[in-house]
Amino acid sequence: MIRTSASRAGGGAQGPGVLRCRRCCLGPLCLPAGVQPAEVALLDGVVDTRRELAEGEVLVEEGAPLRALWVVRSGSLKAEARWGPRVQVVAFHLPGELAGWDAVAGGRHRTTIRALEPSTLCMVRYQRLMGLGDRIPRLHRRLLSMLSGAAHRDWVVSAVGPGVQAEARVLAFLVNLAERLQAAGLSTDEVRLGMSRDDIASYLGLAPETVSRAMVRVGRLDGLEVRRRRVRFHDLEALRAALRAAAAS
Amino acid sequence: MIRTSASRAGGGAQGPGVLRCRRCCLGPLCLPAGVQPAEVALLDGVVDTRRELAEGEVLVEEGAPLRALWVVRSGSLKAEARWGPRVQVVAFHLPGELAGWDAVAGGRHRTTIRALEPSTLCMVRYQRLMGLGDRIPRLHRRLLSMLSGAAHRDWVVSAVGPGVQAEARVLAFLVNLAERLQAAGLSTDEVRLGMSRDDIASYLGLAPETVSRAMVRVGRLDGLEVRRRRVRFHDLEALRAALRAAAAS
DNA sequence: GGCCGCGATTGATCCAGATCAATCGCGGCC
DNA sequence: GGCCGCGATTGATCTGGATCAATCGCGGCC
Repeated sequence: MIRTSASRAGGGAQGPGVLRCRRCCLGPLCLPAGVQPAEVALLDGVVDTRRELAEGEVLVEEGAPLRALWVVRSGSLKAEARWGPRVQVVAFHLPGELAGWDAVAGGRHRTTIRALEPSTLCMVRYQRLMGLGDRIPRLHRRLLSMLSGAAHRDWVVSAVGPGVQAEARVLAFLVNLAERLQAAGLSTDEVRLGMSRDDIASYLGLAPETVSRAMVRVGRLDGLEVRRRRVRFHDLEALRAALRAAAAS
Repeated sequence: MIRTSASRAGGGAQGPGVLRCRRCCLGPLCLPAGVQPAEVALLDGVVDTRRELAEGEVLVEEGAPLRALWVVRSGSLKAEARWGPRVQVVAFHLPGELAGWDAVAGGRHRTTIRALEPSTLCMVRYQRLMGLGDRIPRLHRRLLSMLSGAAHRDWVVSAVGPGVQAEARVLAFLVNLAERLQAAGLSTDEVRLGMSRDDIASYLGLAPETVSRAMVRVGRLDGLEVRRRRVRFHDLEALRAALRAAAAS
């Protein structure tokens, strides 16, 4: 994504290792939300690493034991599942979102998570988070809420089943993306997609060529411009209306 | 489903309102798992209703505020989402599974949940559960795990994207179903599907006729018999192998 | 600035699955 | 037991999107 919150989060001269949850602008979206300020300081003992990923770098491999969860601070990730030899993108993770939640039940990651572009993450040590949560129940509650939200997001568009026209699915994907970026406080005026057409195609269960054609067509809608990986959302409400209309057909 | 745990759970003369978590055979799959026996008794103050649903009865409507979560004790449910006027089945809930988790973030249910057949549920009052969880951290942990598991289950097959042959998708659905029934301690020798072909079609994003044809074809595989809503799993491992082979193509 | 390579777009053809249209047959009811 | 109705199956046709196949064009590199 072109604009990320990384620059806002750090506050100038701080190096990446120095940032504290207390000062992080993502706080209201993240674990600190609803937690007492005094307790937020304790989170820094849990969120002990600010991890940076290069484009294409793997964060965690399917099957790896659960050691941490992550929150995206800038950039974007994709989660891939293997079905025998076939690999499918099953989720994208955007700034402010929780990644790795599928390992909480079972203790093993069930997807391989990979950076789509240079990205920064907060790594939340799972055992320590649980320990702290036992002392600060609101933290457990907050994690429950984040997990529910993350799961629902990851789930909702991939479930916009087929049966719906390819064009409607691509539009749903874009609208969902814009809503999530806005939820993270990012501008949607000019978005640079971190994911390739292949990634989107895999995620939506379409051929890349079909995604490409659909992108061209939805780009002709009022309120949206698409040129390759650059997307401008001019009128999100109009797009939602177009989506409802498309779903009706 | 033909066999449910209801008969095992109650233990004879008990009426449905009398059953306690302590004696429930679903305990190891449910909230009590990992919670101290003495504390499990407290759960009875939270799980205060044993709800029965008739076939087709709505448990909760999309948009309703979060007041409770549910665990299926017998029978089965479907969760539907609306996309404009289109309604799509986005999840099935089987015995031992958590329903309603998508409301935890946001405080409103995002799907309409409906019984596929006469079903019994445990209703877990959310506020009380949170209150109890604050005192018994293991309960929060357990709920986190259940939520992660439920979300992953609900997500995983609907994400077995298209692009995969219809037959493979139907097979994936059936294998997933069998695995989930086994996880609940139920026999898969003779299963009666609670869901219609239309439900399955909606869930998988296929036409009902396509599901029907695919069912006939997968029913010819060794290790599986399908006749209308009756399914016999003779050799689940063989089916998994067939599924891997199908995914490869 | 010009060259290069990869991802995106565009075009032509083909086919899996949608759609339309009858039956079929199980389960419930009289 | 026989009748009835709905969901499942089966069949015929049609089409949206997959597939195969070139180009295009942006960004990076020399």
